[in-house]
Amino acid sequence: MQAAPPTLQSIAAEFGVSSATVSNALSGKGRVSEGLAARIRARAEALGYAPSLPARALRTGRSGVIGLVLPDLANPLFPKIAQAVEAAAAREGYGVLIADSHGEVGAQTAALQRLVQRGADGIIVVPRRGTRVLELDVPLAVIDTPATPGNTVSADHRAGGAALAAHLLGLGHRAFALVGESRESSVQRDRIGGLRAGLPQTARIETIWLEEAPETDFPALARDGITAFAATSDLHALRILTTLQRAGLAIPREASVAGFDDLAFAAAVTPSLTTMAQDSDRIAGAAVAALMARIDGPEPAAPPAGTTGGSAGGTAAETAVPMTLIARESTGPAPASTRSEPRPHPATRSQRETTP
Amino acid sequence: MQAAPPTLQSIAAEFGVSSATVSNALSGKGRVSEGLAARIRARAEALGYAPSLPARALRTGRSGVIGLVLPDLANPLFPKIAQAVEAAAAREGYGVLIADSHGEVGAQTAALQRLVQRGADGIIVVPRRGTRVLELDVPLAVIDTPATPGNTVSADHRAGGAALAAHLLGLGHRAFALVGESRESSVQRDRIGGLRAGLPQTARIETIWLEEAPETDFPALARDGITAFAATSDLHALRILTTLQRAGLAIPREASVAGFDDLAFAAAVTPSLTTMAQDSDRIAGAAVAALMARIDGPEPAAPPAGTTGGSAGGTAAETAVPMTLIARESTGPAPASTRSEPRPHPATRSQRETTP
DNA sequence: GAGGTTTGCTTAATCGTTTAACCCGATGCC
DNA sequence: GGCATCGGGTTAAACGATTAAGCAAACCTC
Repeated sequence: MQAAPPTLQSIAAEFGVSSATVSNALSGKGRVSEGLAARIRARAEALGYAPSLPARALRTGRSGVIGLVLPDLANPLFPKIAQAVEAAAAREGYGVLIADSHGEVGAQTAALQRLVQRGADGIIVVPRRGTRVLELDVPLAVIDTPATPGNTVSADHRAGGAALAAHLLGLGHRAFALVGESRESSVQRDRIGGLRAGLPQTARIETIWLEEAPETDFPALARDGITAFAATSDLHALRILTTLQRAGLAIPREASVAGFDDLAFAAAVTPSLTTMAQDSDRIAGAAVAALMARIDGPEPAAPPAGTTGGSAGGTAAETAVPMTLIARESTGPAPASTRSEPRPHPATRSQRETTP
Repeated sequence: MQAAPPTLQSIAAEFGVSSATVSNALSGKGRVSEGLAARIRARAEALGYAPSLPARALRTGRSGVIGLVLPDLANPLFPKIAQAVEAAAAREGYGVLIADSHGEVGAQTAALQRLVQRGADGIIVVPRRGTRVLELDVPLAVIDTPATPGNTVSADHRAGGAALAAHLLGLGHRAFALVGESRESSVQRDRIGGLRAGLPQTARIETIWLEEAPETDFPALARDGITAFAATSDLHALRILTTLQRAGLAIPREASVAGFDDLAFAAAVTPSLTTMAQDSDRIAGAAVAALMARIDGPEPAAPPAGTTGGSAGGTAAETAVPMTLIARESTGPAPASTRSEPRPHPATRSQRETTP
């Protein structure tokens, strides 16, 4: 039903000029008299002219689209990242093509290739934990942890962990349970490592990997003297919070609970969850910016040798974005009893601090 | 670094034939001798030939991409939908371009136009509550509620509500709080409507819209005799659950709580959350299928008049996908006390049943 | 063996944009 | 006044795939 959309040719015909002139007028590149250029721009505007992206892509080899590969779209952290990436990309005039790797390495590779074939100008990857992203002939930005080789930008999980530790310490806590899911995840390792690094030698620390100890009895830990629970994800923090609550413990009076990422529900629970949030906007912005830089400048001061392995590509862009503590109701002063009279296990510290 | 990717021309040159022949051989369309065709296919395979999507798009007008517009990427339901859409689209060889409308109508329209400009062959829209999606010259599939005009496919929220009501009724509950966020959302209206329709005239029903009564005191309601809380979203169910729990009520012994959508945390809380799940895969599959049908068959038995307004386009595709009850620990038998001796407010039924 | 049909491929146009190369008239310079 | 320069355009060649139309040889048919 719609009339054919305006093209360079159709506009050119109206003015009796060639399509090249119209192209130049709109892009401001060639030499066109100012008067004519102005009239052409006005007319194009009025017509609602929009260049055909496929045609442009064909000619220039740039599709104006970047890919976003995520380990698992169902991961509740994803929406924030996706939203931030989409916004940042849109600001640069780019579209965002999504791909889900379903947490499988094979699918991750396949997804990358599909995106490349679709002509993505660059790809942002949040790798599945422990995965190394293969090298491609497309600019890549990796969001993982500062420690990962090839990482482009990410939250400073380690510093975030340390900051959360400081928060709990400041509230008087001296016995901690640090709860993660999987040791394989470098993000989780960093968070736990940061927490541990932020706690003094004298603190009691139990580290629990849920993957290995899924049946952990949190109320028992609390009864055993643990007063602060820090989980690497709000999801686990929520589990701990509700489990303790159901066992009759008052949060935060009898125990404090904190998580990471400020997931959607963190503010909705009662008591609301204290959490370390990543600045998704800044991270996404940096990832997109890094991509843009690599797309525009082909070789970023080409690494002399071994393009494959290196942690090269060190753009001046920031690499570790600080995290922000969002102190809510689930953390509070350590119970007085524990403060004054430490329990039987004064130094069960399972592992010593591991700062490099 | 990478050698130029293979094109039809480069393959044609290898065989000393024209690019048209190669195209025909690969697509199986024109007339090519079987022997040559087989050799060409083999060679293309070996070379990892992939057609240039932009070029194809330019020629055919089909980009092989569909757009997905969501009201708010930060909405926790989004991941499931996005994941399902992505999978369904990938199965059909389509890519998915995302766009966030930030809940604003203006942004929603702008996002749609950006997608159209990008050459999306079709667009799936989950409209912001209460929004009517404007007509475009691009196939559209709308996921909202069966009641919305123009809706393509969605969960049967009303029947889901009724089924949840039946579940609670079966557990012996007779006094309910139905909790929604906003009356403007047709999804929420349907869910609440379904719940109400599934409850008998004799039941006590309190309907609460959180937007209007954000400070609702749920423990007070429970003390007042309400034994079952059904919220239109797991997010609110979680809020209710934790609030009651903190107030010292044992869930589900003293009160049952249920939600909708089976969000990521529903299984993680203690007690785990009973919820009505939508079958995102089926919904997304149907939406994608509807899009494909409209893309391939230009006019679906063209509606004689008023292409704009109608609830036309009635493809044979299913429109209301049944929801599934996921009974977990947060719902249980109504407390005996309430069962035998109803509380002081036996008939505070705020509104009567409203089945059409 | 002449006419018609297949078969198997080629030619060439087309999608809409970008961009290098060229062209012509008007100036500017010494 | 001869020659380079510049401003304001035009031409034409891409980009890579698709597809209608064309064309020569081979095959069939009676």
